[in-house]
Amino acid sequence: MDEQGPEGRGQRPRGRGLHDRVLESLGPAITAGDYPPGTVLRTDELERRYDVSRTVVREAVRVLESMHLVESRRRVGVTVRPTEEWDVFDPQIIRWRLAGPDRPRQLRSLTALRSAIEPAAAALAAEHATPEQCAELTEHALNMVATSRGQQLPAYLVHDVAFHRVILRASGNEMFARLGDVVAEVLTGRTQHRVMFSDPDPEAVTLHVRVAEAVRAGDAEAAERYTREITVGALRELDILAP
Amino acid sequence: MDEQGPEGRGQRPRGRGLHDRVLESLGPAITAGDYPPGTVLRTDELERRYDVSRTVVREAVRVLESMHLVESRRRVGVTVRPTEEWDVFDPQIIRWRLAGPDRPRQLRSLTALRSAIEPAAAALAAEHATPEQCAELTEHALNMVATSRGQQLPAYLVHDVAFHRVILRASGNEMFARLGDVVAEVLTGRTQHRVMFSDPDPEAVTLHVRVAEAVRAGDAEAAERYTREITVGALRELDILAP
DNA sequence: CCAGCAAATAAGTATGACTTTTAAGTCACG
DNA sequence: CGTGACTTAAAAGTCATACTTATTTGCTGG
Repeated sequence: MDEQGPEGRGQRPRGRGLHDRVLESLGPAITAGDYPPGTVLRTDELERRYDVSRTVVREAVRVLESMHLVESRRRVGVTVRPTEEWDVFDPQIIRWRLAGPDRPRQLRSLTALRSAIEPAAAALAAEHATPEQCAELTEHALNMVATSRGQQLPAYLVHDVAFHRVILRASGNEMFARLGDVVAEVLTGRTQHRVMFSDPDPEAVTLHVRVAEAVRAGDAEAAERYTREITVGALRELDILAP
Repeated sequence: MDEQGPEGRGQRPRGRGLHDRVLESLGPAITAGDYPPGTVLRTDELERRYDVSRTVVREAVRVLESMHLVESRRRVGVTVRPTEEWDVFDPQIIRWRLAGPDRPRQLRSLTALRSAIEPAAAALAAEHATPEQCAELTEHALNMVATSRGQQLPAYLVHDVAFHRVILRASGNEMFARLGDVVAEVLTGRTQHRVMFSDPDPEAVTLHVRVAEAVRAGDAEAAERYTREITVGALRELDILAP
């Protein structure tokens, strides 16, 4: 191909590692559907394509394989697996799909997920939240009120995200807590699609305050109910729920 | 150490690959807490421990790293990351933890998760289920009724698991659908801890029939409510919910 | 005491030789 | 023709080694 001097290989790595570079190229390509399920990739082909050694390709393939994105078989090659088998909860896959053409569909899935989880998390938070977490919660809620009017959407978003993170963390359930990033992504994504001039729904803002109060009071039932009202709004926006 | 002849390395692989063997040993060990967060593993140490080459160790480490179980840094080694950073939704990690001393805690987390998801899934299923799926649902529900008395717990479990799988799949949400394995694991785990002579709660059985009816009728509200009653029972069993 | 340089260390990468699995093709026999 | 056993070859899997690069540690001189 192209000679590039005695140094051997071209452009310097730059990233954390070569395998990451391959992964960050192959992963998005597969999840975007550039290589439909059934497509067979051969490692030596990938070596040439990315101009890296077998070592690097194999490491990337191993990771892809652990996500059930591909399957590597002898005498066959690296086969892209059917979509239904992918580890759709893998944060990396979520990230790749959010960055690709599947973004709308992914956002809908994630919204449905968060709408199911958050009310339950709020109920648990009402029973497990520490005083510090309660304080954080009310603080964020008040800040949401303060930034809810006058085109301060970016600032509002920061507190909105923080609020929901605290709820999830305070639930005491490690799996719920892990969904903080997902919720952040959904909330941010929603804001981007909204007209930047429209302020947040005042009722939604009030609901956040109510949730904070309920959690502080240890009222699980109320915390769950108010949170559900918040998430129902999110579902309606995407027509997931019948009006 | 121990000489093993001119062949070079000992016992034949047997598994799908050497890296898997390493993974299936290291993963459980880390998730079980044998190597607490902060522990540093050096690759050449692992090479010797498992009697495999650098290549194999690195591939296993890459996978562990993609799960955020460890972090590999130059001049430092492979460090076990704090528990909060683990990808607790990774099916493999879930499996490892269910097989280890963390099993009870893991089952509680998963039960809370499923209790949050399934009612929402049932509501969506009522709107999206195909006639075939409705048929499957009623069939499994009827089979549950049939096997609910007279120490037929294993048979009952099969239909119970199948029932919940159909609900999750019929929701039309790929992420919900992916939780089928988790629910299966929780249901199975619950049965194991139960006295094998006690038949399932008759009310729970009835609720499954009601859910099937509601889904068939397209009544999302009812499907959600009945499913919630089922999962609330599961929560109470583990004292996650206040009585 | 600190800046900056030097050395040591462990992971990262490349490469070539070899092994193992297995799909696919071949051939003899019914 | 079909069928089953045998052969072949293709591709991943593994290993050993040489070399590169980043980063910590610590030393050294201002």
